[in-house]
Amino acid sequence: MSNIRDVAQLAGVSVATVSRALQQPDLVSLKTRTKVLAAVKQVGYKPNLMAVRFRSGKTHHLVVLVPTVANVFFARVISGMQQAAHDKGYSLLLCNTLADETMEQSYARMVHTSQADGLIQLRAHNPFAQLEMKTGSVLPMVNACEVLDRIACPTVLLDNRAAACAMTEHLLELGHKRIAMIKGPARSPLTRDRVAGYRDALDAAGVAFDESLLYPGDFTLQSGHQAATELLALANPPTALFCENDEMAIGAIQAVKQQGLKLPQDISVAGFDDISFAAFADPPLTTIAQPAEEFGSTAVNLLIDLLEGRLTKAPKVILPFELIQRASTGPAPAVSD
Amino acid sequence: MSNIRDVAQLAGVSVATVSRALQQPDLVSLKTRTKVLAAVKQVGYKPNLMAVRFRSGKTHHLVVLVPTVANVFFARVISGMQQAAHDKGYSLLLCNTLADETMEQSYARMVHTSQADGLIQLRAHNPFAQLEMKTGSVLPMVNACEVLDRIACPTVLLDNRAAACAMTEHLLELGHKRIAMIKGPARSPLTRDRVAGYRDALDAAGVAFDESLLYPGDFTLQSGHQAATELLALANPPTALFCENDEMAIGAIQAVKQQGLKLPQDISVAGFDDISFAAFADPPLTTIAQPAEEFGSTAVNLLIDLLEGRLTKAPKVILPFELIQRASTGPAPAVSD
DNA sequence: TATATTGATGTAACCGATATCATTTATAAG
DNA sequence: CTTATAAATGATATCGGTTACATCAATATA
Repeated sequence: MSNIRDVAQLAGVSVATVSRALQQPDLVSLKTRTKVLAAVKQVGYKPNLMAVRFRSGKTHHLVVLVPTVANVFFARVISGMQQAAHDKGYSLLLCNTLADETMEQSYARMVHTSQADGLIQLRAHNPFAQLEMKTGSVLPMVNACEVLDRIACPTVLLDNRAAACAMTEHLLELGHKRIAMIKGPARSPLTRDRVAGYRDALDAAGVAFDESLLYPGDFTLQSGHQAATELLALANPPTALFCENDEMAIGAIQAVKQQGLKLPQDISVAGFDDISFAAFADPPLTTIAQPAEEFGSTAVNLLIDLLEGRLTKAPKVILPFELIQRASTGPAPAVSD
Repeated sequence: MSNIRDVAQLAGVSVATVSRALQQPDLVSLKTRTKVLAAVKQVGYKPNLMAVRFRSGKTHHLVVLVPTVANVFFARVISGMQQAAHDKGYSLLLCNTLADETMEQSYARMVHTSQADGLIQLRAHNPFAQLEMKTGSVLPMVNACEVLDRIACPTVLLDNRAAACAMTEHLLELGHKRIAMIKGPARSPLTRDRVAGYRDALDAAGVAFDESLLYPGDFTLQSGHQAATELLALANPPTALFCENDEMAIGAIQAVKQQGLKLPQDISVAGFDDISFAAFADPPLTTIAQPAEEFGSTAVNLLIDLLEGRLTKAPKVILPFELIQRASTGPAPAVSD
């Protein structure tokens, strides 16, 4: 590879002049600038970004911690991140944490070893409090999709409480009284918020909250299937299943059908996220649409703003949701008992 | 951040000794080594990898060009890549090309500007022949999932022809004679191979090939839906739809149902990839299972072998497939005409 | 004891760009 | 025609490690 010295030699100028000709053309006379550019072209010079970044101390890399890229919603978020990062000259270092804390810590350390400038995490159970204290330095971090309570950190999120409330209201309006919620892992703030929204709606409608209708899943198709199977086996089964993501809803739909029930006549199922498969489920899934790509781009832009010193406070950006009504939800069946 | 000089000063040795104590401990006396390690610990020294990599000229970054991360199969492949890369101390720079050639070129250039050591591409329509010639240097590249005919390049792939043949045979054995294929974009080698396998099976069974039963899609749910709708509108419609991926198959299933047809009694639908949603389709989808994660890990390992000079020839690794028979395929309906 | 050999450590060049400071050249003012 | 000022360019330190080479001490051999 040709370097700046080759160009300087060919153009008959110093390396400083070459650098200036490329970085601050105004400081260089037209004549030399032309010479330099010609030389650059002739030797096919491309600045060694490794060197540039080493010198500047900025890697222009962003670590992205994602629990699992296999999740369709996350895939969309990542897609949005990618686009935004590329537009601003940054690259993404993708890290599939598999929800493993050791792995998360290991990846977060990339920021401290100058492999990346900052970090974005999706669905964080574990804020990097420990890590920060240990090193003493603050980790430039942005949180997406899930709030971190304990740490003031720029965040982009949905009003999960309001969204869950809206969906629950939708089901209540259809006459459902026994609405089960297939939620996420117990400790997740995201799940906590959605459960809160669910309860808000129940309370407002004067429907009693039943702990046994709350079933923890893990956002996979299988877990939705299992949850639905167990909920339907209850002595007094629910007439509606509100799932915290579409994968679980699609899994639940299969379980419901296997029990010989018809959707939405016998039971309603609702999801969350509006992944592409939602519209192709049978019946098509009623769900909450989230602007997934926008989550990604916003998170990236927030992080870049943070890194480049344009952020004074830690903003919380709230993106809008939309309830998409499809055929998987319908009027509650007539009471039989 | 503390640097190697801080450590040297504290330990009362030269920077060279510190470096050696950490890199080649054998060259340093036990006494100094202990002193150095203590100093390292005390100041919390972490080598600046930016500097190390700049000096060595190796970034330990791998560019991954993926047409779209939103594709579930690719997401699994990426997951496998990630794991393998992490295990070997490499990181992935993820690039969502959206099948845009300019974008691909732009990302590929990252290798030439010392941002990455090598590149992996999935489903390449466009080998980087032009780019390579222009720069004169060879781009360390590995191809996954799709063969590149024109360039000798390490590749990990499926025997797509054999797999498509196997699935077609499966449908023929069920008595289907009019088997449509919802394929990928016309110019893709992957599609070409699968179509070849499809024809192999037809020829072997003495079933005439009908050009009108070949319908190009783009691997999305929507395109599967559209393809199926149009194929069913034919004067002499197919009794089986073999789709080149599961997304299109799931889209096709919906279209089929919308026509009032029953699966698999009236028509069979088969997919390719065995994504997680396949088993949760209604009816569950007969498909070809591919070891997606293994594709990813193999690709990464091939690239690292290439980069580290352990590869003399460009190997083609062929991974096994498995036909997963589920309920979406069944005996052909009795001939009515 | 003198010399060869091995082991441990230090000095400094180096990777490729950027940026400070010094220096030269061109222009403006007196 | 000087001198002051601005513009253009060059020489070089710097980022933080690694490594070739030099140096010096300790041990082995003659």
